[in-house]
Order: sequence, then structure tokens, then C-alpha cells
Amino acid sequence: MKSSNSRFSKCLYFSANALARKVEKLAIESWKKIGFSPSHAYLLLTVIEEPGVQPGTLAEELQLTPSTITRLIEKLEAQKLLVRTVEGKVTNVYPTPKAKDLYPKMRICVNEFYKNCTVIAGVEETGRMVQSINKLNDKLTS
Amino acid sequence: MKSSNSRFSKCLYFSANALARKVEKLAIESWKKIGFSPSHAYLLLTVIEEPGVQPGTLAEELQLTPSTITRLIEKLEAQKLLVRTVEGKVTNVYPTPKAKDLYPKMRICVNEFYKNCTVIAGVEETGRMVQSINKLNDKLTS
DNA sequence: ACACAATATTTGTATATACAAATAAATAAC
DNA sequence: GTTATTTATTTGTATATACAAATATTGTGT
Repeated sequence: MKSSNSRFSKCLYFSANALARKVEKLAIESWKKIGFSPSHAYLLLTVIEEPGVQPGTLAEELQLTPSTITRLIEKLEAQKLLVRTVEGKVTNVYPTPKAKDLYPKMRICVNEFYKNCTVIAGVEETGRMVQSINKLNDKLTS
Repeated sequence: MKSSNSRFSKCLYFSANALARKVEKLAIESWKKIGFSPSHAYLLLTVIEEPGVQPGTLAEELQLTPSTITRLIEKLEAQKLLVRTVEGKVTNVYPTPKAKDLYPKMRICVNEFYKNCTVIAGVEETGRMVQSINKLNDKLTS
């Protein structure tokens, strides 16, 4: 059924959730060739680009809660893709050489995802969409 | 951090996910007074308004997978809010009197959620947003 | 310097959701 | 009429995420 014909087609709850799931699927597709889920992939990417970044910062940048970040880090640590150093109350997260080797492939996946979005929705439309969603997100930040 | 300043502020993956989570929170808040999660609430609402509706139809209308619908129904059945009758391969879902009694309160929650959205985002803006998300959703339907 | 508050992170637990396989019934093919 | 295919639903299992509480460290007021 088309979203626009659904019983709840006027309800932001359904629109927003459906969009997130569909975009998630598209992202999973784009990241499949290196076998990461999108959230793991973007976390790893951030750690590679900002070595030593702290979990709290990752939580902000990835818009996830600290506990979720911990869980993601644990998994990637188990795969020997990153390491944590704890000093006092702060933790720093660093990529391993194995992770750094993956970097070029990861950038390709990022680009592929953007391309997939724009092919489906159009370049300008995608941009406008992201912008207006961000605007709404900022209003909803409580 | 503002979404619009995030490292991934141009990425639909993050925008869409963040929006869904924030709207979810708003919905949870709106439904809290009768103690349902939004998905349970909307499912129940649909069953009350369309007694005998089938799980497959619910999956379409709520934009969830059939297995998720089964799980939601199980929970509501355990709370004696709805019942299933199985005839051949089709299942029909009916509300119990207990559920019907809740109906007026549920409609109030629905309205409250809409109101909360529009207070935060503006009436017109909310409408436009939902419309353009639906449009994108339809394009993304694979 | 000691108690108290604030901060950063992790852990225990719960929820929502999905995919893939299993089941069961209806329909079609021959 | 029996076999094969399609359809509707459920079940087993896995993932992502969050909240609240626990832990540990740092900073502050007096």
C-alpha cells in the first residue's frame, strides 16, 4: 500500500517511522559489500576520521544514546577494528590498522548510499528533504 | 548537538532515523496516560474501527511486517483487549468490550499527539512535512 | 580536606522490529 | 483427483536501540 493512501497517512508517527525503515534498508544494501550495519559503519568511519574520539562525542554525532554507543564499540572491538583506552573518566577510541585498511572501501559505500538516495528521490529533492527533516529535528530536540 | 550541525547532517540515514526516534518519543508521551506504546495503540485503534480486520491488512495499514503484527496482537490478546478467530488460512481480529471502552480515551490521545506535533512544528509545516515524507516513502517502496 | 554534585561510561534489562523458515490452507495445473 | 504453487499467518531467532541504575572519576563549596 502506498503511504499516501494508508489509514494513517496524515500522521507523522507513521510517515517518520516508515521513512526511517526504508532508508535503513537502503543503507544496509549500500553497506552490505563490506558486511557492516549502517550504525557500525558510521561509527567506525567517525573513529577513523577522528582517532581518539570519546564515546560521548560519538553519541552526539551519531545521534544515539551513550549506552548504544558502548554496545556498538564492544562489537567493533571484538572484531579487532577499534580499541579503547580508559584514562580516568574519559575513554578514547582508536581505529586499528585493520580498520584503517577498510577506509577507502567505506568511503565508497558512503558515496554509493548517497547516490542510491538521489537516484530514487532526485538530487535536489533529497537535499531539501534532509534539510527540512533537520530543521524539524532541531525543533523536536527537548 | 543540533542535527543541522552534526557530522552527518547531510545524510538522510541520520536525519530520518533521528526524526523517527524523536517523533516516537513524542508519541509515547501522548499515549502514556493510557499506558500503551504507540504501535500497540494504533493497532488497537484500527481493530476497534475495523472489527474483524486481518493481520495482513494491519501490516499494510500500520506499515509493519506481518510478524511484527503477530507479536503486537499477542500482547494485546494477553491483556484481553482483542481476540483472534482463525478460519482456514485467514485470521480475524476483534476488539473486546474492554478495548471498546477505552476508545474515547484513545481518540483523545490521537488528537493530543497531533496537537503536540503542530505546536512544535507548526500546523502547515507539519502537514507539508508529512506529505513530502509520504511522497518519498512511496518512491522508496521497493 | 571532606562531603557533595557533576560528568563519562558501562551494565542490566526491556522493547520494537525484522528476516527467514515453518505451518497451514486455498487455488491452480494437469 | 492429486500434486504443485500461492497466500496468510506464526514461530524461532537476531538486531538495534533505549532507559534506568551502577560505577568511577573529577570538580566545587565551605
